[in-house]
Amino acid sequence: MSQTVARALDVIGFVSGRHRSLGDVAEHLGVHKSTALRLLQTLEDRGFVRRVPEGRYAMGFQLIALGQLALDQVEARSLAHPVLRELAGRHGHTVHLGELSGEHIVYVDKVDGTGSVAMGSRIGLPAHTHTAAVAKVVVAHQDAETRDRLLTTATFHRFTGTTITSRRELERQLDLVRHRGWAEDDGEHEDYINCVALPVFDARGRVTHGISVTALRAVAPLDELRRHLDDFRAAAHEVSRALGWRGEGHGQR
Amino acid sequence: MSQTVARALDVIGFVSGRHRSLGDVAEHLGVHKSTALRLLQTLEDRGFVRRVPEGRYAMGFQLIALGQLALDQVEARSLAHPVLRELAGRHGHTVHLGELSGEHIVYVDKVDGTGSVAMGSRIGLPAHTHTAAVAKVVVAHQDAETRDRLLTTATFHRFTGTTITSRRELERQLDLVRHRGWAEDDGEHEDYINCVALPVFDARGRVTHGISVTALRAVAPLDELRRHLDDFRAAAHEVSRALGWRGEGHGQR
DNA sequence: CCTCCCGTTGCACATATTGCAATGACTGAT
DNA sequence: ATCAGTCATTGCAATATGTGCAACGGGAGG
Repeated sequence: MSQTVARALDVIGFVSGRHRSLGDVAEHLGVHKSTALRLLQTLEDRGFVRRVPEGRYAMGFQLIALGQLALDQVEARSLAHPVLRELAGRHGHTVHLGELSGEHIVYVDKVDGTGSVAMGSRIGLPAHTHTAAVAKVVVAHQDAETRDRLLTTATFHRFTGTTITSRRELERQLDLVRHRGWAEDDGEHEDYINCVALPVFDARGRVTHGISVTALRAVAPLDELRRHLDDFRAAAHEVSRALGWRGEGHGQR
Repeated sequence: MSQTVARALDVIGFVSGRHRSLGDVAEHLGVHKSTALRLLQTLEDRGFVRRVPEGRYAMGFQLIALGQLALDQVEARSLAHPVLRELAGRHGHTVHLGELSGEHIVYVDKVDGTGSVAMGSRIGLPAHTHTAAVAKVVVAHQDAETRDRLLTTATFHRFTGTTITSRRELERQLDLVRHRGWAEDDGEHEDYINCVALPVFDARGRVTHGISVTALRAVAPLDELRRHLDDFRAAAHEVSRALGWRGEGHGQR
């Protein structure tokens, strides 16, 4: 691991909050101002930070360009997007695509619903392993070793009265998800939002992605979402086929 | 400048092309594989690169999240966006917002036209100083020192028969732009695309942004775009007012 | 089964990073 | 207009970190 590189990347994150002075950055990193300045000079030279007129540091435009290239590199996203758009259009709810990467399930696509309230989830960020339906459906369909690794990132932080706060309970839930074939978020992160998620299979029958349908409880409570599970599952299968899946019974555990 | 940080950032750019092996990265950087591995480990740890199943390295999801935060930090973009959307809707053409940053004018917003052909410009990337109308309009409205600095990044690469390929000619064009108040791209980058751009003023009457309207020549030749200059100028003034401009005659050169 | 290549790690050493002192510029107060 | 304080910046010596090398394990292909 490279300490100097880690510091520089830390700076990028630090200026993402709001514009920062050289002194702010030095203080944040715990280094001398001359050290912080050299890191900033390199980041600025490569476009990862920029200087705004009053001299403080902001996020650089190269991040915008790289962010879009990173999105383009997510193959599943472009294959799935038409299906997500259609599903969101048909039901009026927000639809997400999550992808298993490392120890997290990351939102890689999101199509907003037709309502005026936008969901707070962000593409590029990981979903909460213990609350997000899209994360639970992917974790539930992993082998024991992978499931174990993914659960180590779960914080079990309580957000609402229905948040799962123990590993034992989460594992019981995951077994249930595995058997019935879909996951739910019953107001576990925000108590006015619920959600169902379906697994997406790849060419080898593995689950590396999930699709979720999210709605305000006031607009569509969980029972209402459950009523459309067949349609959601069909959409998830359509995405699965786009990823090379050949249907149930082929190489599926 | 930090050599180690520069290398790490170089790696990010390198994997943005396509997925790369450890050996590829080491060769690209000209370092030992163990050195490349440590850089990659740090980048992976912070989410700037990720490992795909066959072991190669791809862009990390953190770049997606940071790219969106970087967009959010561009204040002018959110202020201007409604005006750009309306202008694109009214005319059916692609509209860009460019911002002066360092030695470049960078695309910070883009609203696609109604046609089925999408323009290749990318948010976060700099516009070509010698061909892009949005760049020329901003450069034309700078003081001599700033203009000189901006022109040092011009490559004068010939793209088409109408590309400006000398600094002397570009400066003549910029003087013309300064006097008549708008810039044009007469098929200078792609011979089937043309474009006009108007200056956007800030609270002190300076031009740090530009708005451009771009169309396929077959759909709307330059004469057609010129016919709507009053409307385009009104939109640019609307964005200017959103940025604090108080109209002609106030602190304007 | 063997060979080759890839990814990885521990360690000694070379070098790049670091902090310090000094400097210049800018801002605010008098 | 001047002075004091703060911020950003640079040159340089010291040192902490990054680097390459050797060795190793695993996997793939012949």
